[in-house]
Amino acid sequence: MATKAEQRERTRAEIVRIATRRFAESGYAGVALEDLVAEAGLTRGALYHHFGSKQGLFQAVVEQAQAGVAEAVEHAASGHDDVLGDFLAGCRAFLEASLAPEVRRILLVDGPAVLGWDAWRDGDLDTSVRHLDAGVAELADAGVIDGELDTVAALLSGALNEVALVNARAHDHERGIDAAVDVVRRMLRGLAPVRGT
Amino acid sequence: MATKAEQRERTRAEIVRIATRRFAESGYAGVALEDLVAEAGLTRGALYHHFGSKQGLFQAVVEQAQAGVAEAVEHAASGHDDVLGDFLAGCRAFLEASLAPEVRRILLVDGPAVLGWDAWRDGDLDTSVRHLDAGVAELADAGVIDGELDTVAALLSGALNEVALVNARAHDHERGIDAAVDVVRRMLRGLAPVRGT
DNA sequence: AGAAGATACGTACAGTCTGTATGTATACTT
DNA sequence: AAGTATACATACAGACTGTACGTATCTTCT
Repeated sequence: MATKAEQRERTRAEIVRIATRRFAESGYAGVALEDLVAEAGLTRGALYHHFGSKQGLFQAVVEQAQAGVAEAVEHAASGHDDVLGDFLAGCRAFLEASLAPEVRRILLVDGPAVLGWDAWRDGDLDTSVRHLDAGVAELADAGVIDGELDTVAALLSGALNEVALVNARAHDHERGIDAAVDVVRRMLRGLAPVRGT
Repeated sequence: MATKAEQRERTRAEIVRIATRRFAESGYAGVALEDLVAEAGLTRGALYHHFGSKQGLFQAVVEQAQAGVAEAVEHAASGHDDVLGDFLAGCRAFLEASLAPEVRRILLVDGPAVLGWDAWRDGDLDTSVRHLDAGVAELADAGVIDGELDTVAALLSGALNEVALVNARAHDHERGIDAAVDVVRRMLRGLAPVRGT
């Protein structure tokens, strides 16, 4: 048949795939594990063997979704010749990625509530924040902005998260993203160092 | 003894009071209703009579907490002679209020996850957003900012929420709030209308 | 003032769901 | 080829929400 490692990865991937959709559709609390594994032709035994708990499964789902977003953002936020261009492209990529329901529900809404906000921030779960921290630091290094960088990063992170959620309900998503990126650009202009320090 | 209406309000208030603390401490999912009502010397019968469901109780808790924050913000965001001063004072009041654990956990983390983000936004639950919308509109009317006001409001709302959560873990909360309000002020400066339109 | 109804609970029970303990078959190791 | 580890299935225990129903107290209407 198949090697054990193959089987393991196949099963894990399948469960994570189904779980991602279910969690996005019904939310963490609204998903019954029995249902979930039935769709894969398995029982809860398999799930508990691989993931240990419902939270363990959720965390695996989160990590995969985060990786997807991170990749898209990193890819977008490079190749421009200016730091600000990179940064804004990263913001745009994040907002594009957040159009997917699994990103919004799982990463933006349920994630911090299920795993706890502190764990969410401390662990490697909220990688978006890390990338944003780095981006803000680069902006500061390049002299585009100055100020309390931690605060700036937190404000921008929350701002992007919220606008991602709001924009998902808009009629024209692209227009909403354009508008958001534009407002971010203007906001950053307000953070420009005052000349003559 | 007591009139029926009095008894009703007493019981409801007591349950909501205890529930607020419990939800803030353990999160929505971590609270067992049996435990909760036992602290009030009641049984779950009383709870289901008054609130109908666990979500119903949570919603009552949310509404009371929201009312408290809204009052603080409204009170702070008035009396200044300039619109921008009002607005920033409101932001500051929101951040001060968010130092209370029940505001953070219940209103910022669990609320949208438990009641669903859409219901949260649609209903009268996220009143902070409404106040912020109004504040942004006033800023625009006064000529302090211009642009896509919905987008600006969403960005600011998320920004304040996130910074409230981050700042709660800082050593010096007041300094964190000062820094955040200052960054918001500068960001708004970036949204100032360009002269000569 | 007394009867009829509404209200504020308590009690008991059913259903659902997570988690764990254990069994079994198949792949891997030596 | 025998033993071990692994990938599951099965069965069971425990916790929790929600509901149906009973009861006592207050309210209202005549």
